[in-house]
Amino acid sequence: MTRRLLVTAALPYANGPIHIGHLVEYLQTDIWVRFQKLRGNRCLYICADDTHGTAIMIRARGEGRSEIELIEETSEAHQRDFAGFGIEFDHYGSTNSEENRTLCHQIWQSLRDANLVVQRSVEQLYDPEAETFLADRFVRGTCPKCGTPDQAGDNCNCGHTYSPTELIDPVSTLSGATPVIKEAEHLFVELEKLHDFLSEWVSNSGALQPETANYLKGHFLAEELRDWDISRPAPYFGFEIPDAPGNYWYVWFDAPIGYIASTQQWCNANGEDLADWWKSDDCEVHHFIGKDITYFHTLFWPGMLKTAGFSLPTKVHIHGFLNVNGKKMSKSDGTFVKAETFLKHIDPSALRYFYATKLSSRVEDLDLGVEEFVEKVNSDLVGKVVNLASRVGKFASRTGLAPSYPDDGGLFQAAAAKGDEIAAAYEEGEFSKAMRLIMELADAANPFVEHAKPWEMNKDPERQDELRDVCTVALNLFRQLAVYLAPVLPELANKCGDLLGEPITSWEQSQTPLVDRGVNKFQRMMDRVKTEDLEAMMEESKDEAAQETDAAATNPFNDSDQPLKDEPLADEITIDDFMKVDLRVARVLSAEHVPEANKLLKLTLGLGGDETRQVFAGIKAAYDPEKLVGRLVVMVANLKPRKMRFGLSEGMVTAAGPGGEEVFVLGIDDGALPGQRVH
RNA sequence: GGGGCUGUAGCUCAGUUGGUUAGAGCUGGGAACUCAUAAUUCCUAGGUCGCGGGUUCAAGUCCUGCCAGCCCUACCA
Repeated sequence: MTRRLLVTAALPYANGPIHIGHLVEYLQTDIWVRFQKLRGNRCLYICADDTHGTAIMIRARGEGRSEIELIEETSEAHQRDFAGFGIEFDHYGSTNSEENRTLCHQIWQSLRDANLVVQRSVEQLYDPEAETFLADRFVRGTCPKCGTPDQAGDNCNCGHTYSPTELIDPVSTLSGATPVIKEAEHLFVELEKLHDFLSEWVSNSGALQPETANYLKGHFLAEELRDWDISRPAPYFGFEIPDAPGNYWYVWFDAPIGYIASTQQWCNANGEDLADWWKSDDCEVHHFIGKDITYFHTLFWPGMLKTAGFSLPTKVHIHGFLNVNGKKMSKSDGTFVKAETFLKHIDPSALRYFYATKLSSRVEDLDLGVEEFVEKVNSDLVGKVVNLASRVGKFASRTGLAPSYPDDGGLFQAAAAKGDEIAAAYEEGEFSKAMRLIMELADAANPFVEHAKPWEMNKDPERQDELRDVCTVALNLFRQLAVYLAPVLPELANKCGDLLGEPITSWEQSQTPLVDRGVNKFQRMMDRVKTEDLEAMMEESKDEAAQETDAAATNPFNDSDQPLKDEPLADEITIDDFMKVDLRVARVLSAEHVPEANKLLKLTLGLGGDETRQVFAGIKAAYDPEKLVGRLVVMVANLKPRKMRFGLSEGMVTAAGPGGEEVFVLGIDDGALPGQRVH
């Protein structure tokens, strides 16, 4: 029975080029879609550029042009890159389209009608790091009544209740940042009102991998769902909220709606009805995404769809990240490879196949080992699969295929019988299993040719019929492999079709051998991947990264806007406020690891003379304790001591950066003395 | 600290509801062949199935404890 499937891959952000990390997802999706089409299902592969948000706005301004110009250029580049890897969308749109605007309005109205939107302009603690308002339970601090530290946002063990804004020394439990009191008009979606529905959907719909369902149940659904801050004040590149002038939808509102809008555009162009794809029980909706955006696609998005009466995802396929040689992609290592750069050096089929051998239905990171890549592609594809055709190609173009399929010892039948199992593996997203099964077939096929010795037949005019039979078997076994591999290697399927004069269009072609026809002149189907090519590719990637760094260095005004975006400026203070903070130069007298803490170092800081302070600092990932000893740092010296699980912390070392390994402790120029105050 | 996943030959991985001498591919060693992109074929080497307990007639497979790695989450005053 023919199924109808609407498939999406996440919308790439229109702020940068596609790289090999992105390609995991678009290739995984492309393979799955091609498989569905090969099986005869009606399947649409929908994607679009995600074009809104502050980053696009800032970048366009920096480049002195309009956002529209920027996103159009990026869209072209993205589509060119995808096409280069054989990724075939049925439609590639943009979130900055009239169709999307209309759908946003429509879905917004549904949220309004369902009474899920609230406007708040309360004084509330706001976490500048996490960029979110903090509900009571996400703030802890010292009780204003009894002085007990580390109490909940709304009440203390002493029985006193209060508002979180009354807390002394409040801390965000989300980021650890000090919350600021902020007044703003924001619109919120009260997701909690959909809690029952979401719990039910997460647990029972079958749309999520078990590990994802568990994650959501444990982290979000176990407690009250936070309101979703869905508006951003001007200036913002996006869609203005119709009933809240001066406010724009947060990019994560209109981005997933882009899936529907892009489908709408396809429908318009093809005379189809959107409802058949997004509001029909007969149509499956499949999202492929990375693990980083799980939250948006499994809570907010189903909530929006449900409320607006669209189909819920049949399945959300979540994949992990790409590592290269066991490490995160890195610009300085040359492993941060752009799609465009890859294509200059290596056949995209190689990457398609390699990813296929690595992908499963689970949320696991996958590793591209350079050695493994070369070995696997060469030995599997060139040595086994292509070789099968190559070794009889020359003979076959002379003999053609036999009138009826000869005895092959049951090889073709056995491989045909494997079809269902291979198909099931594709269907479940277990591509690595599918590839393994297919290679088993290839391993069985080559010995047939070996033992038949067609080269001997070739020399004997009496044995030309035998030779033709061997060619018929070898080429049919090859074609069978080409059909099974067609979702992964469409180019190979095309070349096989050309060779035998019948294009590969259906999975069913793997079940019946081709006979009684000519064979075209054999043409080389795939080249071996050379380690030198990979090395050259990574060299070039390294150079590109270096050039970007140079460009940034020669242009001091080209600093990224990311840090400010991550942590917006705090509210204005007076000089008196500033003077309350006593910053002092201090020398690191000792530094040691705290065994139980993952991120903390225990420091003893000297302020001159015998004056010392013990301070815990979250810089373990970035600094070696030994190398800190003797250094001068700047500390907050009059901070109220704070009892931590590991001991008392009597101050704070100043540092910048987002955290982890990216932490940079403030130093001071030579000449400063421990104990001196920073004014 | 909490949650999850993984740990099987040098490498990448299979091992179905527990059942005879634990498998494949690649790599290594030896040989054959020459149709093929130094491809292929045959033979061969190589594993206390992370470690320790337990259940069982029988455990890589189930239970439990520990160890290691990865991911998520928290601490980062």
